[in-house]
Amino acid sequence: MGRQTPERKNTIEVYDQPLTGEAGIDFDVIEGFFFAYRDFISDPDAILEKSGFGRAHHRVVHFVNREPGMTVADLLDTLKITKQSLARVLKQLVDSGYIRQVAGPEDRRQRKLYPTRAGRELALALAEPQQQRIARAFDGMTAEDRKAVKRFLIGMQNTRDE
Amino acid sequence: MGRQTPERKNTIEVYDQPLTGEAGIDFDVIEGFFFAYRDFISDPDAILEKSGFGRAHHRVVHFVNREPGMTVADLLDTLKITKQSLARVLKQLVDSGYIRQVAGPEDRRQRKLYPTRAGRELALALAEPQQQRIARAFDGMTAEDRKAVKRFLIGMQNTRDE
DNA sequence: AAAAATATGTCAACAATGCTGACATATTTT
DNA sequence: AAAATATGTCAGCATTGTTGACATATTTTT
Repeated sequence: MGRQTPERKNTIEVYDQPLTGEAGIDFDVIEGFFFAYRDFISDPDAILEKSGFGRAHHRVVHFVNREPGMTVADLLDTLKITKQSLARVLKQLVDSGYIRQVAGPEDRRQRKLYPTRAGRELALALAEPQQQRIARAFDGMTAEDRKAVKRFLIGMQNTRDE
Repeated sequence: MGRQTPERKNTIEVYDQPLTGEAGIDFDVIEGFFFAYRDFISDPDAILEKSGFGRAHHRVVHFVNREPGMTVADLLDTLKITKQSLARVLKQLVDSGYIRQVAGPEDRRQRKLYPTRAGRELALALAEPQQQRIARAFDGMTAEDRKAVKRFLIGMQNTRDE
């Protein structure tokens, strides 16, 4: 590994050598993940702006479409945010007619969440440019490679329970 | 593709069928990316909390370590944020002794950025748990697979220039 | 039936990190 | 000398996260 001796610039020691992968760190993955994710969410961001919504709304619309009938508690557990934080965006989505809340048939304290037609269309519209991006990234990759990518994404996540 | 007929719940039509990959969308990648990224940044978040810093500080410390001597303009271009937004976190990092600013030797209007010893150590400490996570995700993967992941991360990014 | 627990909602305040607009200073280029 | 550039700073605002406290409806437990 490199020496990386600190240099003195104006009487204070600083490092003028780049921090590289020599330290055993996959900086290309760390940075690739940052840039990729940033660009990945910029697509739906542009669409959401027109409706006056943000990323938080996107997540709610997405998961409610993925699992219609999920409860508020389910959603909080998925998003890992507080109910007060969710309440703001959820209220706006309900008021705007993208999501409906229905009292649970067994437990009537629950509020089961469903997308309206507009809600489903919004979810699809938001997913579309993201899918385009994924398709482009997958272009020219073997089925094996794509599997590796999906395995990677799962492997990067926290293990359930704990 | 599925019928996905809207149901009526309390006189308003809603969808009670999950939105699945039938629509030609890789939801496993979309969601995998979301969960993976969230968990990925939670590791350094925990470390930063002790110093009273946030994610924005992390990014600055990271890139200044990766490219010591970069100017403020370089950093703004990399992060794609406004100078006012950068100013807040950069000032705190300079005041706390993690980063030093040196007037450019050719163009003295520039402020070249360098990490101090503490700044380099912080960058390494923040990268460490992320590297652990990457290593775990890569565990059991072939060199071919890992290459695919890196290609994917690049493919997901916006093309330069434009 | 009464008490406790649960699911959800709401009010209020605050923090981090983006943004825009305006203006100041030092330095370099024209 | 004037214009352009690199940076800094002040002020205000938006989004989205947080805590804490308390209210309501409903279900479960005692």
